[in-house]
Amino acid sequence: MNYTEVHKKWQKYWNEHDTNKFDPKSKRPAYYHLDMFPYPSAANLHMGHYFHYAPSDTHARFMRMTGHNVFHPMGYDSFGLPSENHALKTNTHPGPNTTTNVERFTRQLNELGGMYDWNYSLTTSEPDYYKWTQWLFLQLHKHGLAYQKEAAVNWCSGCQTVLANEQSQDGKCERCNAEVVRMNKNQWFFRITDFADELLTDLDKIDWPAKTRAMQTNWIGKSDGARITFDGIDVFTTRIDTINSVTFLVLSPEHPFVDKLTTKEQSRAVAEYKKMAAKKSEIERMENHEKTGVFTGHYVTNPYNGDRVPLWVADYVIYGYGTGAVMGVPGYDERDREFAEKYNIQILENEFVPVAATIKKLGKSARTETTYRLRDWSIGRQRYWGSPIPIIYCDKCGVVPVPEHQLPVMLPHLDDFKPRGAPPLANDPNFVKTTCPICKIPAKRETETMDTFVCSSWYFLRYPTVGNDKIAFDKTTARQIDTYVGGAEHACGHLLQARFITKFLHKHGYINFNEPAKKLVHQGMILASDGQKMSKSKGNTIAPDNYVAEFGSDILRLYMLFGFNYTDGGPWSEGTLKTMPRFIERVIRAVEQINCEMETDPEVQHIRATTIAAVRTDMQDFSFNTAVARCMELLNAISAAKGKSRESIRDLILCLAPMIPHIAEELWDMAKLPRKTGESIFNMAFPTADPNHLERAMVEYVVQVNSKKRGTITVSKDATQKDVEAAAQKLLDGTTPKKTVYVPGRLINFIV
RNA sequence: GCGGAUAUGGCGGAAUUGGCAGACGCGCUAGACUUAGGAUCUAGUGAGCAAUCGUGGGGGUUCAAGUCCCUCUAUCCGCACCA
Repeated sequence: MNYTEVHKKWQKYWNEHDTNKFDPKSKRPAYYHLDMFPYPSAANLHMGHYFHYAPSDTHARFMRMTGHNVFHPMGYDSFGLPSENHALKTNTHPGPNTTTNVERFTRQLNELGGMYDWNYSLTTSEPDYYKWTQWLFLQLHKHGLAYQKEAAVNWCSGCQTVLANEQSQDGKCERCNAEVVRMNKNQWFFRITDFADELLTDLDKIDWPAKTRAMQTNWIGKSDGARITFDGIDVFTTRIDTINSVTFLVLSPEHPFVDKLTTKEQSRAVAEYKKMAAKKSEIERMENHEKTGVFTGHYVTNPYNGDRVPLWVADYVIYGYGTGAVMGVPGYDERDREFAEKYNIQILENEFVPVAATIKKLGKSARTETTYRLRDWSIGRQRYWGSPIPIIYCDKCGVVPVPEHQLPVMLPHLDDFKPRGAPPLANDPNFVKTTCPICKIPAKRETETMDTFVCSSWYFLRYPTVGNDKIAFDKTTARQIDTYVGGAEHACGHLLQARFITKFLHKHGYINFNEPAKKLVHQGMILASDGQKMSKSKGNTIAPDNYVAEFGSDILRLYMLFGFNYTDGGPWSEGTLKTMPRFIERVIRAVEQINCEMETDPEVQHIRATTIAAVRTDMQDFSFNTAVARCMELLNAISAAKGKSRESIRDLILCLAPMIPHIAEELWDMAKLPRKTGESIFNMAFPTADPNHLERAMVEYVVQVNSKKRGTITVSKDATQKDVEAAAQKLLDGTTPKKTVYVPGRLINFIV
């Protein structure tokens, strides 16, 4: 078989006959199968893309063949830093780059054999998409969930810009190596914390991997405890039962009370300490665990026992968590002990006090409280390549949202989009200058753009409505994703944000469901043959391109399905890959040897039935490797039998179809199986197992004596326990068993 | 430190709900066909001469444990001064 010709032929055929077209009016049960969309990079699809998309497409095709109206769209997550940085590096522009990259990706995804209806595709950097991202921002703003506040950020002193955490390493900017400092900046946030509790509790209602749910649980970080007031300073603690052993109180350097201190000498020391702490980057604080602090000169009263305890400032207390103040219990808490030892603070042996009684005794100065580790989502970026934030600043009216009918706020073409501290859009007077929508006086546009993860937080809602310029999505066609496939690295980013946006939209009646995806699957990672991660710097990458050019994509797809557990991934094996054409050739040989129509061989009938049943469940469970193995078993059974029936070959081809879509179409014709004009095997039904052949006529039982195998017996499948016992007794040398364990259809165990 | 996972032949990996461990494939061994081929076909392939022993180590429950319980070890991933 000329694989590459076969691939071209059937891609053309599917194209000509609209095989991949989605019919929204179909009567079949709808099934939304979605892959996380790629960022269209300047390079070709890599092995990770292939391992993600090819097996996932197999699942989608299988669902289609089992009677579902599968909606399996594909799009591009094209805004964001990677595109922008690549353009900066190569002295090009992200706009035209995106266009060429999208074209190339689309071509390659078609070569891969993806069953995508491109009429439903979207590209997030196109105005017809980001118009609605801006609309989403306005809805959040309308409901008070998009807001501005002063907050600490990582600021690169060299590039004069805010950095994402991953861009600052060891307190240095990854690009210019300059120092990264913490500074306060007015920033846009989405109030994801409003949904903290729902995001946590609803994890139990979705079929997502345990690992992902655990990660989100940790990320949300719910703590039940109490808020206690020490002379007006609130602390949060989960261990109110240690309150009798408090020997000091600690404020984080950013705590407002720090600025209210009046004792002259002490406040100078405190101010200096605060300055020093502020300079330290977040990363430095996390990595350098040595605790530093300064005494404020103040004492506060323990509301439980009236003790006067010293008030300290220390940077091991995080302002953003709890109240930014903690009670120091060195007799119980290791960190407090370390701090107390360093600064010679009194350490009291801890004695626990009863929780309920303590809270009651404290009265007004204490109340139970729940706090979360989750923080609001910072979405403003001082960068060019993103969706402009649809906000106007008017001297008279203040912060004014852009009216919906004025959307999109177009991202202008800038030749110079280098980040220099101020957002690049601020350099474009034509963009900045506008009029206030309310009072019509001259006003200025917001020049920050949105985090690219805002684009991806809602894109799955857009697909069914692509092309509609009147609405973002429609309550009646917006669908919850049935199965969502993508990388585990998005567990606490994209996947949490998508859940947040879904919950927000549901709460306010925009959509009818409150979770984005019923079921989530993470593909594993393909490693180099030495078990290392593939990376350009190690020079151990393997590109799909050569294999696709040599064999077409089906062979590569089949190898990916067969050679790995999909959710685990594993090391590349050239040997196993090369084996795949051999399997196909064996199928072709069987096809060529067809010599009868109906299957009469009982063994083949049995294997055929069990194969179909097993492949059905395996495909549903993403257990592709065993599904392929089952097909191999069926082929082995067919090959071993004298008669090669068209009937059995037909079922084999249909079972294989989702795994080798192009080759299967060709095999279908080779086997001279019937096809209406323009029909595809993907319009046909997946075979069903014949219930009459799921069991063999004769069943083998293992006979055990004292749980050790003594032999096997073959009896009719209808044999009763008595029959089996009678047949098995022969292996017992006449002794009478004390006890008999009988497992129908499997074994009989005599205890003597 | 906290959380999640993983550990099975020479290799990738299978084992419904506790019921013949090693499916399927690679590799390997022998043979067949071949005027040498990394092709195809047939047979074999966990270890051991055997009885037996074997799913990271050690305990336990059970007629029966890769699977359930306890415990330890190693590796991977995520979070981490979260009060």
